[in-house]
Amino acid sequence: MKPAAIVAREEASAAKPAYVLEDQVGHLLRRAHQRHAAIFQERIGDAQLTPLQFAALVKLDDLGEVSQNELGRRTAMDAATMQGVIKRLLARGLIDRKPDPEDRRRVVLSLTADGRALIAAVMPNGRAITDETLASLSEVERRSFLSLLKRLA
Amino acid sequence: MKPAAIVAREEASAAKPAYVLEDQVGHLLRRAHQRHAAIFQERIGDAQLTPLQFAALVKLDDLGEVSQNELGRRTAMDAATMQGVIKRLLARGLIDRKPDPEDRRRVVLSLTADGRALIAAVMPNGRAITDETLASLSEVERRSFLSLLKRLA
DNA sequence: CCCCCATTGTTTGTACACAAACGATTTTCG
DNA sequence: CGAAAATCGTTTGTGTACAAACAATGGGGG
Repeated sequence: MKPAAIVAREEASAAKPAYVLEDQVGHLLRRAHQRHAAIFQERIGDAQLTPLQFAALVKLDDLGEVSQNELGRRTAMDAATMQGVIKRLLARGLIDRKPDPEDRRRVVLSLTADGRALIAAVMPNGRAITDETLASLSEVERRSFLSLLKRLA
Repeated sequence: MKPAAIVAREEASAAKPAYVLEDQVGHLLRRAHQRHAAIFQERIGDAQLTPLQFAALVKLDDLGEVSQNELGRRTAMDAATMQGVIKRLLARGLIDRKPDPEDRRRVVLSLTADGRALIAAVMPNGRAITDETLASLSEVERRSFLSLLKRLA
């Protein structure tokens, strides 16, 4: 005969049809994101540069000049988060800020020479980070995973 | 003839073989995680309960009694983060804390009756959140996605 | 033309996330 | 046994993340 504790546990799992934390999308997304952030920090090659700061620089490099809110939308950051990111990039002299002459609410952002140099230098590391994050998947699996992930995001 | 700005842009994209932010795993993981968090907040049914707090309660329900660090490992939170989560759950009277008689460094955590009641009440919502997060994928795609995601995390 | 409404950027407050350093224990191993 | 190493929980500091409220500006529609 089984000990009471075991019986109780089995009854419990029978009553609750098993909500296994480790199998939930949310938990897995969080852990995968954590792991990526760790790889990023280790490999980006600039100890101060965070994923969001990198994303902002990349987008700024693509777009040339944008307003702060527009850059936020393009990088999926809300206005309050953008505040902090921009403040730190300004403090490091990687971006420029000037008022928009056509809309006095707006501020126009652009890369400085330092910003352009930094983004050019670390871009290859960005690719390496993506590769290492996906290292456990085959080429076919990567494509499949990314396409599914894109549909979730 | 094309304007100089267009030519410059084309040369730029030729020189940099396209690092498209929107296609990077890190960015997609971050956005998917954001979306999940939004769905969680909207659907969990308790405005104060966060994903991490929910995870801690679920694990505590599974395990019965655990030390704080052990619970952190089981839910993928570091000790400093656990601090805050535990503090808030204690403040709401959802968990109990007592010293471990066998190891005076440790603190033993467990659910209170309120904690057990809350977790039982919101568990179905947890399932609904998982479903809604994956709503854009077919059954086969979900299984495939989760299995790949698990290998990344 | 002017009032209503939307947008832009800022601030405040709460909650993760983690590095680093800390005192108090417990374990390990020479 | 006793010193070194590991573990436990805490604190501090920096950086996302987002809600909510705000002042300033811009764009219509009546």
